[in-house]
Amino acid sequence: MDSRQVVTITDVARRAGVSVSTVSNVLTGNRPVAEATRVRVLAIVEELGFRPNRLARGLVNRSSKTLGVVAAGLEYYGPSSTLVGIEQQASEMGYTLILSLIHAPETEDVESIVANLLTHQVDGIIWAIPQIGRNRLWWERAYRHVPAPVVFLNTKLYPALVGVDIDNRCGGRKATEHLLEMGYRRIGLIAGPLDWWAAQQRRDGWQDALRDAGFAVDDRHVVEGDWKPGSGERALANLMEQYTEMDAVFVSNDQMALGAMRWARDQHVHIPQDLGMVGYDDLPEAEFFYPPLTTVRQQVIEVGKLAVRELARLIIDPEENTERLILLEPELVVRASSQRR
Amino acid sequence: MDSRQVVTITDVARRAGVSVSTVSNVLTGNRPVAEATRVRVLAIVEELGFRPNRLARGLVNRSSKTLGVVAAGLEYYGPSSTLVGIEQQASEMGYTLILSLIHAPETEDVESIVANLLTHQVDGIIWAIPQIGRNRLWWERAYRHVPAPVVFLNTKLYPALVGVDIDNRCGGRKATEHLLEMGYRRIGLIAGPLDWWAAQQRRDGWQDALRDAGFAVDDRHVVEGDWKPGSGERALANLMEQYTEMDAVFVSNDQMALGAMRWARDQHVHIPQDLGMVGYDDLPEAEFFYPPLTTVRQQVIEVGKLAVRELARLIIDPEENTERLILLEPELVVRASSQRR
DNA sequence: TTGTAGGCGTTATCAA
DNA sequence: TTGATAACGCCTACAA
Repeated sequence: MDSRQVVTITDVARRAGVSVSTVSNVLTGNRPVAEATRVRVLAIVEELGFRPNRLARGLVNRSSKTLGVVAAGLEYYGPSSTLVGIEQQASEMGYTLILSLIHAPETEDVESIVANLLTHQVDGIIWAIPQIGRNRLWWERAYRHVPAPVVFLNTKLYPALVGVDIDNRCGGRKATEHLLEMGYRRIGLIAGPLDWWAAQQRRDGWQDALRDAGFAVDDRHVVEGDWKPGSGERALANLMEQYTEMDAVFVSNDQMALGAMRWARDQHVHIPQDLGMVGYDDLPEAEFFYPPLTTVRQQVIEVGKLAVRELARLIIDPEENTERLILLEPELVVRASSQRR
Repeated sequence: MDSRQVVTITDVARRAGVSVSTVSNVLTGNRPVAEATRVRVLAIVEELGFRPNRLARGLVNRSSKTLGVVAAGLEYYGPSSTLVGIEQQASEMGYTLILSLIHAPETEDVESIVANLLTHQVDGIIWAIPQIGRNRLWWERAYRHVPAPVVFLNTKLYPALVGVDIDNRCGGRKATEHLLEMGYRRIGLIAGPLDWWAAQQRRDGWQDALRDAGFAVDDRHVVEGDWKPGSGERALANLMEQYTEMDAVFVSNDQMALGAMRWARDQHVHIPQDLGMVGYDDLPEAEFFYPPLTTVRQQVIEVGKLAVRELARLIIDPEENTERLILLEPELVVRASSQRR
């Protein structure tokens, strides 16, 4: 490591025998420069290994070319894939990412995280925190005072917010309709934690499909899990007990479905003969479950990319910042776990 | 969104009836300030919602309080968990993270990524890219010219580099020794892609254990996969064919193990009776595989935290920057897939 | 204990 | 087409 990053635009200018503004113009392309000097300056830049200091740039431009991303649950496939999408699109558009993680998405202090991001003069913020209980409360009141555009992921439509999400209700409906089509009639639900917006939506989709088909829904047809495999196992046990006629189950994510599958195997309940099953997420592993799991695939990467594109629009034109929720439609992936014959 | 973040340190000073340096001293604590004025200034800071601009700060301090993280494979459990560890430790130490992702870790252009990070005046860099083939080449020659300390993850010991890793060789050895203890004698290997350093090490550990136990190792006992479940399936098929006496297999990650399990089930090869199996990673799902998978657990979060602590040391005292590799020891998690009786 | 002034590296404005 | 110079917001000598 060389002791300092000495070389500044002044050094380049001196060495090239031009003024700093000329060097600046060569680099930014903001004003025309004679081809000869341009080439000469670039050569010196190369020779000296000059890298413009973004802090200084950001200071005068009032724009850091930086996006703040606040995320949670990166241990899970979906959220981390979305982050990948965000990064890809951002770097493609010339933005650098500043990452903050939240470890208790239902409670954690939002204000200080946003404040820190603003401190770094981010040009915009992507709020990739699932909506749980009242954790949008802070935003509902402070939103207008945040001096940077924000795009929300996994959110319901709020006044004045811009959001991008995958249509969980549609996904829940597709899963359930598929089970109906396959001849199952008494379809239970293993839900995610119902204070999660996404879990509510998947349940509502399940409900919609059943009602539309003329079936009654009942509280006894639902058990709540915590997204993790162990809870799926317990949930299926409970569900079978309180809904004895059940012949199929929609499980609100693949991890819980895996747990449910284990319980079924241990109890000699055969999937799909005795019990049809559909999951949600399409983990890379789902295809290799036993039996291979029918599930709902979400475009997790795409949602990240889309969020960045939306945010970039808001940055360029703040007038665009008007209430809207962009929904992507998930896709059913049919495998053995839902096909009786 | 208010149009601009108008309020600067000057505004605060004027409002409080003091000079800017006094405000600065209150905020940084770098020089004593009379309690009365301190309180008054803080009140104004609060009232005006003043947030010091980090770009300006970084410019004069020549330190952005920012760490660059370059990562890959975030879709996978291990890398994304490590990122979680990095973020936790960094935010605890007052650093903000700048994230860059690499999508083709064996080829992608390293130079421009590092350059961009330096442009943002990061105080240090965590290089969380697995070592594949010759992808450390750039660093081997340019390392000394990077004007910021770097800590490498998943790397072998190189002259002058500081690295943090989990001891894959030890993990491979533990997995294999366990199978030997459980009475298996002819232990095959489904390896990761052998241009990956980690895959080589796991193989070497497998080899060490077998040799120490007095067993011969042979090329026919190894098949290479690509870390994904599908390749595990194919690999086991091939392995059973070319190593017919095999009674157990060490699979270099859990995803491939899952694929292998499916193949075994389809072929009526019973695990663990006909074939013992040990995986690697301890995915949250592994406990729910059929049968539950014995595997090697890595402290993926801890490795991230450790890397940040090391980096912080290097930032504070560049003299510390001397060749060293810190290895964490992985841990065997015993489940049904390796217990014959 | 507090204030003044210079400078961090860059871009933008205004002249030339 | 180029050059001087004043910001950008903050910190830190140096003075008071």
